[in-house]
This record gives sequence, C-alpha cells and structure tokens, in this order.
Amino acid sequence: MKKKPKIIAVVGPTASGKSALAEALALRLDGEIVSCDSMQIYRDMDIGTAKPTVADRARVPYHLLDVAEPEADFSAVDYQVAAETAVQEILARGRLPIFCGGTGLYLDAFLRGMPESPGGDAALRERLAAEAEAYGAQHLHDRLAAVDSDAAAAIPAGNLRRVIRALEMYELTGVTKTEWDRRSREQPMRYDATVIYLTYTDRELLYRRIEERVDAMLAEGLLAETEMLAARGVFQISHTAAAAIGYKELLPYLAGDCTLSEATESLKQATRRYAKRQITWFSAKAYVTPLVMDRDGKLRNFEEIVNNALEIISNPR
RNA sequence: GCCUCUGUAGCUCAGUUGGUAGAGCAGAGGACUGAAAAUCCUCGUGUCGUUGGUUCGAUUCCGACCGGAGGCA
Repeated sequence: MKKKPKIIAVVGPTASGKSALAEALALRLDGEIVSCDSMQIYRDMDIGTAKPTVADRARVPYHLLDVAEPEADFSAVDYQVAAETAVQEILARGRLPIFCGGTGLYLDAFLRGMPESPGGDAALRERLAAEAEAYGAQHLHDRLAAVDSDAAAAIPAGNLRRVIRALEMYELTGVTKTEWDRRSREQPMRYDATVIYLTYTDRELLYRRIEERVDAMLAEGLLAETEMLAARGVFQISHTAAAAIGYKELLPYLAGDCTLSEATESLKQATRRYAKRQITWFSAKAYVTPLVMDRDGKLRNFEEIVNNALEIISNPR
C-alpha cells in the first residue's frame, strides 16, 4: 500500500495565533500555506478577514486566497477541489502543505472528500423555504421524517437550513442524507494529516486578543472597505461573502442607525461568539492535537510554541 | 418642603387578588458532512431596596427610612 502524503494543519479560533505559527512552520519545514478560511477565499475582502498581507505572502507562498469574487458563492466542495489542486502542486514541488485557518467544515471536506453527493440547488431551496414559510417549519420537518427518520431525529425542526439540505439531497438523488453521510464516512482519509489545534486555558485572554484585533481592523480602514463592498452590492448579491463578520455589523452605522461604538461592540460580540463556536467544533474532533497558547493569563513565548508544534509534527499521535 | 410614580436575575422589565417569581437581552454549554464568519439546540434562586407592623405565612397589604424619576406653590 502506498504511503499517504503528509500534510500539516494549524487550526483554532479567530485571533488565536494560527497565522504566525503557520508561517514559522512553513519557513522551518520548507512548506507552503494553504488557507482554510471561508472568507479569505474572497478577493477585496482583506482587512475584515485578517487576510495575510502582501509582505506576508512575499515570505511564504500562500494558496486559496483571493480565488473568488465576493459576488460569487463558494461551497465546501469548491474548497475541497481547489485545495486538492493546490496540495498536489505543492507536493509536486517536493514541499510540505501547511493548512491554516478556522473553517472546520472546509478542513473536514478536504481531509474526507465529499465528491458525489448532490450540490446545492438554489431553485429547490427556494421552493422548500417557501413551503416552510407557508405551512411552517414543522411541516417540512415532518416531510423529512417520512423519508429519512434518522436525519429528522438529528436535525431540530427549527434548523430550517439543514432540514432543507437534507430534503434537497433526497429529492435530487432519491438517496437519503443519512445514506450519503454513511458513504462519505467510509471514504478512507487520503492524507496523513497532523492537525495542531491552538487552545487557550484563559478564555478572557483570547477575547481580549479578539477585541484588540477588531480595533486594529478599524484603524486600518475597515469602514472604507465595508463601504466599497456595499457600493458594489456584495451584501445584496452574495449569500456567503455577505455573512462575513466585520461588515454586516458596520452597515447599521454607515446607514446612520447606530453609533460607531455600538457597531464596534456588536462586531466584537459577534466575533467572540464565532470563536466559541470554533472552539466547540475543534474540541470535538478526534483528529486534532491541542497546543496550549497561554500560561498565567499571558501568551507563551513564541519560540517555545513553535518548538512544541515541531515536536507534535515529528511525533504524531 | 409637599404630592405622585418607582426600586424584582449582569441589563430592560413582567408577575404574584398574601403561600418566597419569569420573559427578552447579555452570558454559558452543545450540535454541525456541498450557504459554515452560516444555521440551530439547551440552560434563568434572585437578601423581589432596607426596616418595622398586620398575618399561620409578606416580595405582594400598611408605616417609616434610603435610592431614582416626575410634578406642585
């Protein structure tokens, strides 16, 4: 049996320090960085997504930044396909792919692959949403229960989006979501991945870093970036880019409906909540190796963290 | 100074015709397989301002006091 190619991934909540660590690892291990971030995918969304700068990209090659226009929609499978290509190119150069980002679903999609299940069908989704609107979310959930009781049991009726997705999969293929998931789970992992998960023992410290980052983004011109994207109509056209934290919270201020400090506070709050969801996601993953970033309420020495990461890489579990 | 209203969960407030109380927001925990920075689920004991009185029993009624808001010559 052929040996699986080795890859590294650095994951964790926003503002946990992924980028700096990934860069340090890339420099020491002759690596190239593959962004694993659902929003850095988009061109012209730079400040709000904390995208690596031109200077960053001059030090280490980056992939999967700026690969879509903000007006376009992008999905986990689009990511999987693009990441696969990037990784093959990096491996062909004899270098090490280092994933870096906080979009857990995208990393899962890449590691696992989900090639055959049906793609999203906008018209069908709209039809199903209209049905829920007319007859209630429970009605749609009942319909799902009739064809795929396992999925219905796992998805609350209130989670319309996932109820719709499950129905969509069945209506498009005649095969239930439960069955699609089972097939997907059977796929062998295609890579020998070491996934380093950055954690904080002191949640307050992470939250403080988040707040500092938000303030820095505003100082760098986040408002102007938001105005530019709004003028392009991005927030009306796109489903995915419009969901980015950082822009939608500033729109009420730009419309004159709240003060800048209120908008800033809601932006910080949204980011904290997002970080918590990322923590929940990664904490539940069996494939991660945690790396603690702080001690006594302070960030640990960076060299020490890099050395820990190198140890994890050379002695994978 | 007098009168009226008001003081209940971190915040904004309901409520108990007297049997020690519950929503929204905030916060916390969790789920997640083609929108994921999305979407969703679960979690509410707090000297009911303080202190006397009435009562079997008071956060609820009465008095005083202390905050807060408004009004009056």
